[in-house]
Amino acid sequence: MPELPEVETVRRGLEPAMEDARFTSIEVRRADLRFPLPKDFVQRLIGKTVTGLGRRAKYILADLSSGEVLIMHLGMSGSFRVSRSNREKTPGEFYHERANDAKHDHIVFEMSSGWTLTFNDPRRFGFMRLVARNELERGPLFRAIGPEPLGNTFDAAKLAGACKGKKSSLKVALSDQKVVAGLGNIYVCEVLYHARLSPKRMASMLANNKGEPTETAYTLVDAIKVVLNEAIKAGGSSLRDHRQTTGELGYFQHSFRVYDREGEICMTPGCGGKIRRIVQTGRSTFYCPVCQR
DNA sequence: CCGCGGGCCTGAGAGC
DNA sequence: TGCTCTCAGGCCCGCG
Repeated sequence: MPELPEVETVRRGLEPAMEDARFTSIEVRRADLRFPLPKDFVQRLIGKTVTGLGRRAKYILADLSSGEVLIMHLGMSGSFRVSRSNREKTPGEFYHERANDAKHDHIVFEMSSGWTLTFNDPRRFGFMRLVARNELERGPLFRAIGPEPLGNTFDAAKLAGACKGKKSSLKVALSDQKVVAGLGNIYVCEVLYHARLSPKRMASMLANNKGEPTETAYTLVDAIKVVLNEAIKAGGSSLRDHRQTTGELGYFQHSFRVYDREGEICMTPGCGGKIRRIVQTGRSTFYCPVCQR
């Protein structure tokens, strides 16, 4: 599912097609995404140049020459297809594996770079929005969002500060975008496995009674950075392979160590535990009850 | 303010 | 084979 590493991979895939390019044509086939597109969506984009393509949490941000930012969110099932414009396409050309998918092509951008970007999202949990650059940070989407886990400002003290006094578990706290941005259900499980921490531990144990980070907080921050960086690295290679075959830029299946492995033997050498699935605030958690304590 | 649970949406997979 | 049911999860919102 598109969590931070997948979103970052998509951003990198879009960059050569979008950066320094103008929107030459825009087709909106469905405007009723998670949130409806603004009525003047096309008008505000057409002819504008993308001056830079960034990411914050799970949002892809295209800076525009107009001073606005195009915010793109993939939701649960969103992806982009990148293809050459000005070329006759056989209907269904890119869909040799999932013949019916064209019906979920909701937005088509043609860029002056010669690339066409097609936003596909079967479940329509994704959305796009336009916001003035200088209002982005204060806006409803980013106002309350926590630090970027791979940025310099995210460290054990930050994490401890955000978790001190929390009544929830580590699993639930790490899933909270206000605590740290970009982790979702899958990577929270993977991070806790890497840190050898039980998802049921209380988040408040990341801070001592003076609010300072505990040893566990350092371990956890390290695990977050390692797991995310590895996933992004894996995405980079998978991105190239994927582009060659279908042109589709979405999320892809990493090989996860605990996620969706209920009943399998733990991959930690010599552990021998059996991966368990529990439900925390309505979401599946996968962990090894032997080596995650 | 905080934590929790429901809802949005569709496709995949299980079970009968 | 085909129907129905459940589940998946990012994020918002309303409830207690």
